[in-house]
Amino acid sequence: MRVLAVEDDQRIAADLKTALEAAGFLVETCEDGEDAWFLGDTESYDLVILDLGLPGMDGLSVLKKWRANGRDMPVLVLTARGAWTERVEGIDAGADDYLPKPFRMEEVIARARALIRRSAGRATALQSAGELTLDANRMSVAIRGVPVPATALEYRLLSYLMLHRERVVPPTELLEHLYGDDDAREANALEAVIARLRRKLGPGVIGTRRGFGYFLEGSGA
Amino acid sequence: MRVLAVEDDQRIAADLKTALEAAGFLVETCEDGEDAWFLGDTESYDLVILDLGLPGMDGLSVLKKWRANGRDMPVLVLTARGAWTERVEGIDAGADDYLPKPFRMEEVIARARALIRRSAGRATALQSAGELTLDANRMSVAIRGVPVPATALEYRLLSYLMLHRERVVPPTELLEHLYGDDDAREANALEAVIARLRRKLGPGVIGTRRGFGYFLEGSGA
DNA sequence: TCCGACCTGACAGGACGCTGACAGAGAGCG
DNA sequence: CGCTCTCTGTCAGCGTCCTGTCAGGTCGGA
Repeated sequence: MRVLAVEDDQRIAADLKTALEAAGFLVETCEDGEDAWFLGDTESYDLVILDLGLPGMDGLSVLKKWRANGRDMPVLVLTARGAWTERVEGIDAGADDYLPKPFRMEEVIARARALIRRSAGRATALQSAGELTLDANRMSVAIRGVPVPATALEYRLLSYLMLHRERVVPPTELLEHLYGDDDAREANALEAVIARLRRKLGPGVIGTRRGFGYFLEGSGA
Repeated sequence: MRVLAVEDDQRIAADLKTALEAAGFLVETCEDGEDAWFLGDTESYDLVILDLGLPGMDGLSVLKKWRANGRDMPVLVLTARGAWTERVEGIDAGADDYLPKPFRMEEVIARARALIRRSAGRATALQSAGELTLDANRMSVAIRGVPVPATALEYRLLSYLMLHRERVVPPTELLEHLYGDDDAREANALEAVIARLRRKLGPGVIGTRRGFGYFLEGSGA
């Protein structure tokens, strides 16, 4: 899961990054409204966390421009305490949720997870496809109920496939969401991760559609 | 849009009903946990607004039981001020959003709209012509509902014919679309692909109009 | 009947994806 | 600070499946 955190206070930004990464997200940060707009418009994120008070371009304007361009990733807005009119404005501008400052990191994590789940139309933290089950709270993986140790990278991969379980996910898209654009890896890195996961999970969990990409077996068709 | 508001404080419940109805929703209210569980489990709502402090059955338990039964309508949870652990619990139990009391009615409306907007969508990318069905999500092909293994190239060919099912597609156009201009193949390459496909799909799926091109049978052409 | 358009089976080269080995980076720890 | 252990990207090699080509065969129209 790839997250963009837009926050000009460097201390808060660093805390966000740490907490989100500990929760298994791939985090990119950005401190400026113009940069944020550009990144959100050109890159593909599963979630954006957006501070409203920004240098460069105001957060609300950034959000409105994204929505006007048809970008529909979930956006979690950070507002100053008590500025509830700002919150309503934010939601009307297309935000999916807001959080008043100061906030607990636990809350950010919980809301981030909820937003990502909801953007896929699912409700609970426990998700399964076939014999595979992911627990977003514990970042744990189980096959037929038996826990399987998985590294952070492996979990990210599985959780992205789970989020898009109804379709075949192209390797380029997986690479982008696992690593981000800045440090691209060779396609083979992905194959290596898949191979290691398959060894752990056994056959019949991760499927390949040659020429198209990967998918979770037993999830619909 | 049909909304269930679960709230034991009658004054708040009335305010909610008024505000939501003014915003164009069809609102039903309920003051008791047991009733709420029954209604949410048997009726179909576009949104549920759920107070956590309830007589009868606790709001969190109601929510969990709904989710356990596979009910996945969006749920907006109302929590006491400052009880952020409760909020995190609520979200983990499957809530899609929460709102701390006291709240402004404008906020409820805005969030209700956002939640319903989010939960919409989700289209299946199925296309069919005659007895042939293509699933753009799974990149899969089925004939009379029976899945047929198809390679990437074969799928691309079928999907192009499907896109232009109302007309006969000339071989030159198919070649161009399948391979691009740069590396052209002999016309026979296309014929080979068609032949392999016909063997898999059986007769009466891909038609030939001698001297003009190919088309999908049973699709008006 | 003749010709060109199209079909088909066989085949080989190659693209694609999988795997095991290896090493560098980083975290944890004494 | 140095050691160890885990994680993970890279590389090389391998097997499998795909697919273009070729050499015929078949069909349809004039």
